[in-house]
Amino acid sequence: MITIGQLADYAGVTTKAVRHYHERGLLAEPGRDSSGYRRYTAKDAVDLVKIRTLANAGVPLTRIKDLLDADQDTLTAAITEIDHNLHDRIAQLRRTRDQLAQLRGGDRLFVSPEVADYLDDLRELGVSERQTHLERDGWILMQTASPEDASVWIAEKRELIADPEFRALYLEHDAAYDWSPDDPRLPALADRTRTWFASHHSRSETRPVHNPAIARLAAQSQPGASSPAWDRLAQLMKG
Amino acid sequence: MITIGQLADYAGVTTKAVRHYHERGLLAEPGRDSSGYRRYTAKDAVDLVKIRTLANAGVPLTRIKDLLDADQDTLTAAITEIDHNLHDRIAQLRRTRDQLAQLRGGDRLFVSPEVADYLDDLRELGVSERQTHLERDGWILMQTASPEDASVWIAEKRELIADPEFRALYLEHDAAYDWSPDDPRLPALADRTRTWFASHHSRSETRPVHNPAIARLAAQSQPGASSPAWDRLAQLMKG
DNA sequence: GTCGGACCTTGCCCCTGGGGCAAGGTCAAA
DNA sequence: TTTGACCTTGCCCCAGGGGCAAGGTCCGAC
Repeated sequence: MITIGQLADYAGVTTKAVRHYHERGLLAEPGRDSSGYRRYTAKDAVDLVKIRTLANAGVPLTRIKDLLDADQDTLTAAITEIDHNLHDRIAQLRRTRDQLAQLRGGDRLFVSPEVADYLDDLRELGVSERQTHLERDGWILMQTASPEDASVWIAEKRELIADPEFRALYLEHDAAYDWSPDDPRLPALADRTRTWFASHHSRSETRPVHNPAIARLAAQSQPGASSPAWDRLAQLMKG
Repeated sequence: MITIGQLADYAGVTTKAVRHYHERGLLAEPGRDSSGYRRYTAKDAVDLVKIRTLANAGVPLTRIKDLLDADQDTLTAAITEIDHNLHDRIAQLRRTRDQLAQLRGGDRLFVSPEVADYLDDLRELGVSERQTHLERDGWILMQTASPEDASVWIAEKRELIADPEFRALYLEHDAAYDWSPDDPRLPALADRTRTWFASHHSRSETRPVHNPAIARLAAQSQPGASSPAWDRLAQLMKG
């Protein structure tokens, strides 16, 4: 006959937890001694260890209660199932560890693998961090608003960026961000851009034309997403 | 500019959770559109994914809040630590899986390995399930009440059970449980038992004599722990 | 132009699995 | 006898949301 504190120590829990299990009907209330103290037997110790083992496996107390007075077959089946999702939870935690590692750097956590690859390509081309960041945010919004479209668009964009002519235009647009709005190179750049789009437009399929400026537009609402030169460029291309 | 539902889907959470993060100050309240709906940007999406990644790793929301506006070094250090105890938790879950497997059978969950081995020995000797169970419960109580004594006693008991003479006595005591209290074998058994203890008592060391009936005594308060024949036997041995 | 269904808003109460603390009563050893 | 470590009940608190109510809004179909 042991006390609640001894029982609790045996199972590695607090006395509070033991009383909690009494309240929830998981552990039978034991007899009391002459001063009202609870007095436990070995059976209680066995039951408590079972409770803790199941609880450690993440089984809710209400279910533990049911399992404790279920027949052997039910219990065995339940344990098999509990073990299965314990296995799954371990796998999940491992995945979380990987994601945690990616939190240190890289965008792979925030966009699809295809977009992440595309962003890596941009960095390799020497595209500015500002621009890459702008693109990333654009793709996040696109993927969120319409994942299927985004997946089509990213495929097109990756083809596009493989074209040396487009690549040159893209890099010059990137550089233009810091130019003066009066810079004489702007009208010429606008012109070349329009020409390029005109000559590649016909290749587009029946679905809505994918303007590569969409990424920029999507990110437009963010602070610092444009510059005087870019505003001017947009005007020139419209006119 | 996306809505709360789109943002929530992107991160795989509910809108309720997103609002919860606003209330807790984890995620900045975004601007509202003309009808009062929250409108989110890519930055919010990035922040939300960070929040979820940390939350999945078991980091409390209050700490996540601190980490989100900590400097890079602090964050990196924190991530390292979080990864560490994620590793520990995975190990813990694996241990839980092992214990879960033992819940299907065996007493190793409830007593020390030494006692478990001793119980296995008893079963191998042909000791009844009733008696083994009684012993187990006795050891649980002993280990709970005084783990150091229990560890000394179990060592002694394992030596004792190695003695063929003691083994025979033990098995006969076990069998006697079901005898009639008038059974003529009882006085003889009591006699042999006393003789054996007398001749082995001198071998005992200075610490209190370890009477092998202690296990039975400890379990005495349990229902069905004795029988008419055993009661008679106890009387005979006292007299 | 209006209808239905899917969205959004705030607010409040509910759940699990206990922890903390109060205000006592009890036990054992020095 | 006193002291410290137990035990008792009772009540409130926490995270991390879920559920539901009672509305307002948006968008596409008819």
